[in-house]
Amino acid sequence: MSPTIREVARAAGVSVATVSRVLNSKGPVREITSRRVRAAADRLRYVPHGGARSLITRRTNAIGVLLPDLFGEFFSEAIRGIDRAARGAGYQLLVSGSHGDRAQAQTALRAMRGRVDGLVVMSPGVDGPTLSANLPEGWPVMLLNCAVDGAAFDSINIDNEGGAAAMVKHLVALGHRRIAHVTGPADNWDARERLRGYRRAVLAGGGRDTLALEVAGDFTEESGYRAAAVVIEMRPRPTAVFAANDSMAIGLLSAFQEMGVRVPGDIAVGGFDDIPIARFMTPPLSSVAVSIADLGARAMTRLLAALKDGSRHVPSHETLPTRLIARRSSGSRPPKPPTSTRHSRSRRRDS
Amino acid sequence: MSPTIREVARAAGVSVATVSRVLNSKGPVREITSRRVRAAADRLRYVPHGGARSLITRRTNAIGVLLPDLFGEFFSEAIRGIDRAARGAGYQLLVSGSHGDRAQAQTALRAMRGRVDGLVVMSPGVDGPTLSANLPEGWPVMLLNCAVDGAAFDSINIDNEGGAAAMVKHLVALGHRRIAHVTGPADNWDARERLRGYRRAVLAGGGRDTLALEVAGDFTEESGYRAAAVVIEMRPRPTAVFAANDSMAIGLLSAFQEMGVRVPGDIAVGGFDDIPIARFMTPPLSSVAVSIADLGARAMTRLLAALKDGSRHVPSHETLPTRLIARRSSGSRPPKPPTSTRHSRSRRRDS
DNA sequence: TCACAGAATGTAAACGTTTACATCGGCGGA
DNA sequence: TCCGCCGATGTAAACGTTTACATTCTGTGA
Repeated sequence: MSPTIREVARAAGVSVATVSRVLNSKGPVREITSRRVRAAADRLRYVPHGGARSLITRRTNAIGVLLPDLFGEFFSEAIRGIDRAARGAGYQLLVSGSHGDRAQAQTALRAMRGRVDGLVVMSPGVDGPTLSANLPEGWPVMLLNCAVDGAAFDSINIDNEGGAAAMVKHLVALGHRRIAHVTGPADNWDARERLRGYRRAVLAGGGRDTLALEVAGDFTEESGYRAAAVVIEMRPRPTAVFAANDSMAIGLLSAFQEMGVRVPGDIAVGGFDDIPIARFMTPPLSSVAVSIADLGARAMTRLLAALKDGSRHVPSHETLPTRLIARRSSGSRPPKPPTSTRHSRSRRRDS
Repeated sequence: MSPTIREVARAAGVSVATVSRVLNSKGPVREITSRRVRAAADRLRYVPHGGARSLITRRTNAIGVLLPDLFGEFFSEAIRGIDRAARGAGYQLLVSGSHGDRAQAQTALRAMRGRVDGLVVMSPGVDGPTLSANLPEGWPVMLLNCAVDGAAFDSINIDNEGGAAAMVKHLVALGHRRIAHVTGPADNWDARERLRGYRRAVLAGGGRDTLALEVAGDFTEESGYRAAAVVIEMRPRPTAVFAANDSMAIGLLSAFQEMGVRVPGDIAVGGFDDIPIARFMTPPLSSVAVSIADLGARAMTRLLAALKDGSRHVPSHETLPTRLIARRSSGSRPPKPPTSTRHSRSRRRDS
């Protein structure tokens, strides 16, 4: 067993209180005593017991992170950002991933009590009621890219709608008038927001019947591949397609290539997410970039601030801007450095 | 504040011991009492305090994970694998990333005491002595892809040498005799192992002067790009290049394309890691695949086993096999499904 | 020399659990 | 009726810290 503070005290010939004082540099203690204690602690390789300490101090210096079972990039980038901010403030991360159903999320949630000071939740499956039912009340929580259903919790979201609108506007600016859209799953919040952005921008650009130009997809490469056949049969044929994510855009690209349809010559293509592969496609894929790491870092920063405020904290909602990355697939010839439009940060008002 | 077990006891009109017994289904308790207690706990939304509990049970049901500051894929895949295995056994993960120097790793290490039952360490910067100096002795630790310097700790590594050798053999089998190598950083363990594999396989394939065919790189795309110029000037000119990782191989590809050197027509190219982008390159890049997620899962599984064995556990070392993924860049026309060679699992004997 | 202030240190309670042990009550067998 | 057993429950100690409070020093000014 590892040595306890008591053994250090005995070895140094002082009381446990003094050892505690020395190790936390709190309260007055003579230089000579301090040295004796430190020496003893080093000799015994003493390391304080975090659990015991947090039991009485009521602080754990840890933040719980609830994540869905996501694919590569998103998952890792989010954690990286969160970790960066947490580490800077001396906090550790208790991570819990892959929550398929509500029950799993619930047990994970409960296991966090007494181990963390706050929570970052990024689980589309978890709704407000579930959350507040399983959370010790008054816990600081930051919702990440979830469909929030009220003002009860702090939240931070990606500006999906604005990003989608920006991509459509970009296509309109290049002269496109008939712009098709491959949607994401209907029950996915991001997908719905992107659809809204698409519709808004198309209508603003002079379009009328967006419905006839929408093809249902499900965020997979295959669904993008299949959507290509539908799009190409539309009459009059669209001159551009905006896919709700890059995977589907990649599916489009390979389908078009097989069909002998040239991109962007015959039809322009745009995606969303700017996954790393995007710039390596042929032609390089235009997309909308989201800095997931920044999203995570920002969430953690705000959570830590909320932690400081304590009970006087009032929850707020924030949306993170996106960047339009114009590459060859949309038909523009990007100057170097690549065109990048920055949207102004905006606050969301409703749900 | 959240309710404690004491308040539940009072609400149910029983003692704390009984509440504990009910909630842990331990010891005899009457059905009627049990129901009363459960009702009270639900009503008060009682959630046990993990820290307090682990203080006395001496189990935290959490595993600490020490990671270096790695790029996307590796980081996330490793965590995903680790998390998968941990979750299955009901364990949580205390993650701590980005440890540049030894001091950072040390503080992270110390903060884990009393919070975790074991450790998975994947920090090339952390060596054996540092580790054992900061670890409560007798702690279960699993070293992941580190240069282990003894038999003191459990470890699990990627078969870098075997994978590199397999790639070279593959090129030899395609008829190549002059195979150049772009190395990784000299102080990187993976890079050194891959170099060893390259040398061994080249010599085994009838080659003699490997030294003249080695170009120094540093795992970055740029260094691969620069290496292309060196390789192309070698006389007689190599017919194949094996880069120690995919990033450098991608650098090679773009340089060759700019030079008008055809791949694989004029020169074959192979990489290592099989990053997701590899199959999207033109031509698709042949590589050596490592299942990082499996690496992580395997590590966690073994750690949990070690945890069970307790003091009667004897550390062992293991290397994880790699898979050769032959794509067009090496000149083979992969049949479908793509050629994949599985190496037999081997145990390492030394260091 | 003495009182006293203030610095240095010690004592013990508290944090929220689990669990060994003590207690209590009811029941069956003698 | 009494004894002993066993199931159900309560009591209190323990886990390893921090910290309010009590106590003991040390030095200073009168």
